[in-house]
Amino acid sequence: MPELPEVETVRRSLEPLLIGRTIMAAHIYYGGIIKKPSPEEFVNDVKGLRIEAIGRRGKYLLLELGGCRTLVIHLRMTGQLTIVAEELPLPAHTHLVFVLDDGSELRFNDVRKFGLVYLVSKDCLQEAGGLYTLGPEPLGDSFTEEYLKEKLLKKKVKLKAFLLDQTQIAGIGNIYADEAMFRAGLHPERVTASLKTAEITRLFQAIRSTLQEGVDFRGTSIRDYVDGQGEKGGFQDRLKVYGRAGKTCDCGVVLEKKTVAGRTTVYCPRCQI
DNA sequence: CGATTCCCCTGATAGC
DNA sequence: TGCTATCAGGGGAATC
Repeated sequence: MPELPEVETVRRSLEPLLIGRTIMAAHIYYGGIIKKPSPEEFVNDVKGLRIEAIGRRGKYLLLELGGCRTLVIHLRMTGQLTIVAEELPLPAHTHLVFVLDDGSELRFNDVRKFGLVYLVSKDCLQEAGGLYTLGPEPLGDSFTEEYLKEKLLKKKVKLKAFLLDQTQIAGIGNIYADEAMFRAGLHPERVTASLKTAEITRLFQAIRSTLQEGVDFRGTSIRDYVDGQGEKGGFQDRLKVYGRAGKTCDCGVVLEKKTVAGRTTVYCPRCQI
């Protein structure tokens, strides 16, 4: 479940190996993940372009190519983007391969086929799905406590739903939403407009610290997640609630599981009020 | 406006 | 042993 910390870790791990490489060819094995343009145009258009930079916005990876083109990639749940030597065999579920000019390949592997790939002009990023409507980067300067407070108070949704809404804040998914709410001591079903100033301050700090630690520990590897060089992350050992339903909280109480906003949610009924 | 459901897909797991 | 039902989950769309 690549969320902001995982996608950022992929970005950083790919960067030194990809910058300056030229895409010699692209091979599509499952066209369903290519959303724009058609598979034929995609293969034709991407050929010969140089990879100039790798950025990230929320959970989207942005490969800036020559010719003012941008390759927009979303890993969704089980997507993996890795660089390997071209002679290594293709594993199952490899849907897209970019042959590079140094004997390596950039491969997109995705068991569930939920991943998304767009090739668009640099000045037409709005053509790439939800990329255009993303809220601010939670680890960036535009995400402030004032912004968070304003958005929370004007809505009456459950806190969990708010945190998962990519148009409010970019990059938070199920893992980091649950962990941030635990750190803030807030119940996932709290109505956003009811939050007090002190609670919002705690939430703001919790969102920042949880995501920053996620990045520092190179992401959470529960099942499929690996970085661009196939390495697992380390944050899974630091999870306090996610995936721990039925186990005990540090306070001694058993952690509960409940579906909130359509997602499995784990929380401590004592620590999170 | 907000909540819920469906859908895309396949592997793991539980139940029979 | 082998089958089938269920679940997980990002996020957009449709529905209530």
